[in-house]
Amino acid sequence: MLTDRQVQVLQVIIDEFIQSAEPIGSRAIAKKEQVTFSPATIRNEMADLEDLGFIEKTHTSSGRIPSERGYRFYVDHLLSPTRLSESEMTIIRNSIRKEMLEFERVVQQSARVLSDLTNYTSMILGPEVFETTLKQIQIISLSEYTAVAILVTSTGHVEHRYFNVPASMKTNDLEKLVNILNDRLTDVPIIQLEEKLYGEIMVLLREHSDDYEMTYHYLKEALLDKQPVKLYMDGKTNILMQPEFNDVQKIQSLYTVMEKEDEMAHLLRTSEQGMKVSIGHENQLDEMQDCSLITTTYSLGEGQIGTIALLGPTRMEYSRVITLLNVLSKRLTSTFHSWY
Amino acid sequence: MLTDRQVQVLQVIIDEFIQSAEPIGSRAIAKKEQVTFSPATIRNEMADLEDLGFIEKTHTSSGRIPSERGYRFYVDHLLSPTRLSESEMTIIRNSIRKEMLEFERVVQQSARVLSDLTNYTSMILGPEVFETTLKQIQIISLSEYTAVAILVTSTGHVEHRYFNVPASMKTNDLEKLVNILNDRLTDVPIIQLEEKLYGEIMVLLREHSDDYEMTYHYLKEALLDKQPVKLYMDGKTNILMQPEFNDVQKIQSLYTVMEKEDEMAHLLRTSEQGMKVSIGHENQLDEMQDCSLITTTYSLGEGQIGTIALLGPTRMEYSRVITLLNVLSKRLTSTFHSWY
DNA sequence: TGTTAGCACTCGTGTAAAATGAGTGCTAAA
DNA sequence: TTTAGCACTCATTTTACACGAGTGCTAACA
Repeated sequence: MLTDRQVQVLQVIIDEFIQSAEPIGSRAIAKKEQVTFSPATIRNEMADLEDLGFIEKTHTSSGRIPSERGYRFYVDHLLSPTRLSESEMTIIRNSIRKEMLEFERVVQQSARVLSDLTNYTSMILGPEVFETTLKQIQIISLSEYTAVAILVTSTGHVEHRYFNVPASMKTNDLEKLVNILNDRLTDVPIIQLEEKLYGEIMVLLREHSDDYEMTYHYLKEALLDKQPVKLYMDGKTNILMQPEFNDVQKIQSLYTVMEKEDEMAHLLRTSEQGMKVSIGHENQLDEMQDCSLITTTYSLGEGQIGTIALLGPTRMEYSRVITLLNVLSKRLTSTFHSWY
Repeated sequence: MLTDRQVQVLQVIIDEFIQSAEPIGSRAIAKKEQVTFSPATIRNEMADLEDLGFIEKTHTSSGRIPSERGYRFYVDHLLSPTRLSESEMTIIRNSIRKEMLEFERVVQQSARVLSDLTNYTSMILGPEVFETTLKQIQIISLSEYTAVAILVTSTGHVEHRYFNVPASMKTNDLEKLVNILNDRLTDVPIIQLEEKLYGEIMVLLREHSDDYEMTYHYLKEALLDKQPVKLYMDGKTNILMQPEFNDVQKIQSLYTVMEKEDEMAHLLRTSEQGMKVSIGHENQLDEMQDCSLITTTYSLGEGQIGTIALLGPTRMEYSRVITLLNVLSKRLTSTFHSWY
């Protein structure tokens, strides 16, 4: 277990390093007013902290920097609850307003605010469709062979998919089809669509359509082709301002993995609610081992949850970032809940 | 005017430099088999070419690199029409297939192919809505106070906008409204929507709705709020592989401007059809003065044109890139035309 | 008169040695 | 237990020097 003094030294080292990105020496620590003992004493404590794995040296005679274990301890035990400044709160209030009606815009704004206020890269993941039900289907024929199906869910989410129409199908048939679909599929949970489609619709189709096999085939493609959940990112360039990324190699490998939207989305997707901090090598992706990823969830009601996240160097302003994410998560949740 | 020999030397210098990114010396040029004269002669020619501003030195005793003027001459006069290799054509054919029905997917694939085949950054701009007409409007009420309007254009493009519904408006009224709108607005060019809305609809609204002022207001917002044209980019990290971008400063300034989607879109937006090459300082944006931007247009029929572009270092494989863009432009155009 | 060989000169690059200084670990005294 | 003192380490910066690719110029050559 760490002594109080060790904790104090560790705290100063991490706080300073987060601020300066440079190794901290014993003299610098001794200068801090909260610290009452001499550099020599501090050196002894630092040697112990290093043995315990909380800090490390960059070379034999350098000052110390926090190790990942040090950050972990810091995040777990040393974070004092921070409050956002009034001006920050104002920025948040002004940019995410309840009057906004579009999910997309709210989320984009939030990502913008997050990255602007932190100078890290922000990511927001939309919800996985769990219990949303289908509210309405429209099919609009575009040409003789193509049509577009428009789906509206109970949460107001709109999607459209293009599909081929069997040659045998007339406008008339299409209308019938839409009626059948709306009749049978309204208020059906999205997840059960396939089942319903196969069970009930198939039977009805057989009665009404000349070419039910093809119709079913195309319809299935249109309705069930799950599009990947969209990931909103902002402030991708912020990470370039961090001194730890003055190496083109690093930038390249990190950016390459960040461009893979599905991989990122998968990283953020979580079933558990609440905040999660991944420091350095705790991250699954090799390319992120110099980074920390902090995620938390927001709720859209009806059991749908999404994720907001910030990606920065391991030397992150954990305290501020965590409160900021908490505030934003609450705000998003309350905005979305007010919609339904 | 340049002598044949000067042109030949210039051509070798640019070809070699595009390939190696290193200054070319007189000896290296003399080694090329097409070149029959000695290094000393070449040095004389190079001195002249430098006086004329086509090439420059990086320092007093270095080999020569092309100047922007040199590239300009190269692009204007020295490009020999290239053919794509069979494997490249196969890749293009396989990734952009006529059976694809979604604009978005076709365009995304094209951007991917472009950046993959060139190792530069590709951008594709969707069409500005010119003569598209409205095909159908649907309004679906989401809650007591909100609804979503879904617009389908003659080209099959689907858009949806959320809007507030006046408290006085009942579901019944909403249906009437949709009928009126469909009746009056179908086949109306998007551009004339506002006019029509103000002229005819307003009058009808007054008869049918208790709260026509509010309805008109909200409706206008929903229908006329033009969303910016989407810009599809791919291969943003490719530029990091170019040796001219081994400087974090440069990367940062370029990436920062690339993140501004509207600025990029504005840069690509053009009224003229055909290919355009902007070399270095010919670019409007300061951040792009080490880059070349090559754009060309594609057509969607009905007077709509979009833009495809490639962004790379000034030391670009102009010849290959230009043929590639031409091929892709044709393919996109023919794909889209086959839809209508 | 155009072309080429020869040569002195320039300047970026790479390497090695020396100087600097921030910071440490250890010892011994307080 | 704490601290002052000191030798030691090592990244960084500076300086010097050698190397070599490439040039410009001059003079000789075809």
